[in-house]
Amino acid sequence: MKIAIGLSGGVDSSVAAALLLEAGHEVTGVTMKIWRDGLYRGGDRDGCFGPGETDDIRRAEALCRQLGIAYRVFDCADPYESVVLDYFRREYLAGRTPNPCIRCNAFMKFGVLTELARQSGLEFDRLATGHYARIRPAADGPALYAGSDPVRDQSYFLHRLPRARLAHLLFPLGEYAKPEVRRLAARFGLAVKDQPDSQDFYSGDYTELLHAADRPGDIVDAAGRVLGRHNGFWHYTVGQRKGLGIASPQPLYVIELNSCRNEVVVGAASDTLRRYLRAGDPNWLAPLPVAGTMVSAKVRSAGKPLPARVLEASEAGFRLEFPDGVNAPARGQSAVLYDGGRVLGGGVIEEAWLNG
RNA sequence: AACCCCAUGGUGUAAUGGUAGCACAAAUGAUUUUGGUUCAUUUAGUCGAGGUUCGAAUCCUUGUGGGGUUG
Repeated sequence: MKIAIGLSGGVDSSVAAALLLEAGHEVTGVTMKIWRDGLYRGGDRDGCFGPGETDDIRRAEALCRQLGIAYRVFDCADPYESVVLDYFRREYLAGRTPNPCIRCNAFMKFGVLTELARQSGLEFDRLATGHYARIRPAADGPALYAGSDPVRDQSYFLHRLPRARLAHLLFPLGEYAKPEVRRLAARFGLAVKDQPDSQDFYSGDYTELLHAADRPGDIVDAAGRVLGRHNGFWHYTVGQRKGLGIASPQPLYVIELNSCRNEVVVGAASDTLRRYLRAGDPNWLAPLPVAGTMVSAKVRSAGKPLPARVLEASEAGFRLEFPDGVNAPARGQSAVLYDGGRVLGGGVIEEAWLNG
């Protein structure tokens, strides 16, 4: 089979490419170029969006040379600016917390990149990536499943892919655990076998991307008492503990961003607890769950899925009840629903509250 | 003006003559393909000056800075 594999220059996508080749496929490496020098400062860390991209591409190129496969780089900087960065700015400045990776996966890696590759004349039957997730057949068609290693599972980031795309994807690492992938990298003799794991969204301070002048305001408690000052609510996110600079008997957490009043509202850890949430702009990868169904839900990529009851689900959104509660769901983040290991779909959190 | 109370890391507090401890904050690291969370480590203090004592955050004198009562 002809396969295009998205390469990041990291261990995971490299091993995925080697596995596909070993399985006898005809493989071509592809990479999105999204960084533009001069427009942003970047930083020292490793990140998807940052000046380190040049090195990432060099490593991916070297990998393809070693494997003896073709390699293509596609300039996606313009669409990335409008699809990811504009969204990122808009959300933060509206007092919400965006998830750029979800957006990037849905519209860039599995959207723009695929189209540009096809337009360039590259022929392939499947697009593959090094994500820890699985595509498996279900009664209603191909379905997205969590990776078999619950620690590394990345299905949360993939829930927004168009359902029709699932049939054309491959995730070669879906059955592996990270240590196994590292061993495979060594076995394949890949130069990237000792590359560090983590890869942030942005290599610098994310607030640099917002182009927002500081706007000082109050940090208040639920009763409205002023406890401290901030330089712009977009420097914070619901559930955040560090960086408030306020000494108190108990650690304080952000419980709300009030963009209208330019206030950051803080409280005790217990004040972040919510029992209900409403999500909009859903993407469904399975038949709509029936009201009353118990599912597992994740409101952030890390952390275990929580039991949740679907109160209502439609093409417009859904509402959930968490019998055991959920800590600090943030507006703008995604709630993703699972039935066992299967991703049913997800949506963007609009609102969360404690008492029905 | 007189009298009383108080003064301990950046903040809030323990330690009634015997190793200055805790919480929060901050910094660093680990974890993590968002933001965050969590975990570990570190930084940092007895208001100044004298005195008593083997030994003072603690007792005495005084200065300084807060708070209160009286007129």
